[in-house]
Amino acid sequence: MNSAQVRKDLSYLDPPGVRGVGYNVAALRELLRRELGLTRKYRVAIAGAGNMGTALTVYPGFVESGFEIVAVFDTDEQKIGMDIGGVKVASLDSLEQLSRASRATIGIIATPAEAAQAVADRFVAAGIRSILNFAPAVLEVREGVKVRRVDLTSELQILAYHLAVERD
Amino acid sequence: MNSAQVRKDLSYLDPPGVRGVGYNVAALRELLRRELGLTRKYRVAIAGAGNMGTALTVYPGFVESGFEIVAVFDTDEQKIGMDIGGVKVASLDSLEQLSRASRATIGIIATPAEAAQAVADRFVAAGIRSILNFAPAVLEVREGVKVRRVDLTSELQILAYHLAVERD
DNA sequence: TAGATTGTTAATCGATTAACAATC
DNA sequence: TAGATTGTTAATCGATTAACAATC
Repeated sequence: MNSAQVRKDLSYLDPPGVRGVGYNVAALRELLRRELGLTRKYRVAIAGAGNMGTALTVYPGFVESGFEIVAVFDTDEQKIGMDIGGVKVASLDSLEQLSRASRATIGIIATPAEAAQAVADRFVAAGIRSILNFAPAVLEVREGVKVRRVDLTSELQILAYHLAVERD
Repeated sequence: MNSAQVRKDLSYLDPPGVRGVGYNVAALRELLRRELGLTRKYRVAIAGAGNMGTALTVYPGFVESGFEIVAVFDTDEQKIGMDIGGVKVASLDSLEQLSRASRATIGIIATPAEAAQAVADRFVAAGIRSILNFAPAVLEVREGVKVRRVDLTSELQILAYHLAVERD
């Protein structure tokens, strides 16, 4: 990536630059944050309070970046009512109701693969249009709903590929 | 992606195709698996036995894809000796020794951000050349070492971007 | 031969980069 | 004016795709 590329990309946003002088860095930073949608707060609901769901709930990076975990769901009676990083685990039965009530706009799926599609359907029914899926499953959702999959196996396979290439 | 793209890509691998007939699917599948380095087993060491490290250790997708967790490390005396999915948690002090002894080739960092760089250095010292980093930290490693970062915050930010775009 | 499908060439498309005019 | 740096145009580069020859 060179300076021409940077200038070209920035030029689409009508950046706060002055020829011969430079960019106003603070203003540029704010422009980019605004343009990338990072100036707002987002409320996140997490399905699954296992190790992965718990790790995500207490992940410090989320809060720092304006993401607030507003609900955590699980089916395990033992876990319901437990406090995880300040959030009380709720029954999966209350997913639609509580997701709506807490005005979550992003749903995270940290359930076993078998439950992932049903949870996705319920998130969508609750009005959620952005889903982050950690379960090793490919989800079908209707148009207008955005799903991102964090595919842990693929990550390792990419590293394995590089090891294989090195060896040859 | 269209058929021309697929044929073009496959053509680099001298695929088992016959004009007018088609590809030998089983042979093609094996060619791709071999070419992608997916036919070998890989031994993986995990640093950090918190929620994330535990989730990764018991993640069913890894075993299915030929990745074997051979060591898990933590600093917490309470955790050392504990069994997680058939692996005994070892002291972080033994990282180099045990990583070598277990012939791990991939290291996963699931520690707090503060510890990540030191752990990476020690994985490299133990001969590991591929690292998957879940800590919210950018790692410096010498040439020849491959680091992939799973950036959970970025994943949410990408979803947030799409929400922002929809709204406009 | 007619129909099908791969492998490859050439055309097209889009993204990157070099160059430079427009400024301060 | 000389030096610096942005914004934009045009050239270059590389990737995708259309087209078709080579087969079975």
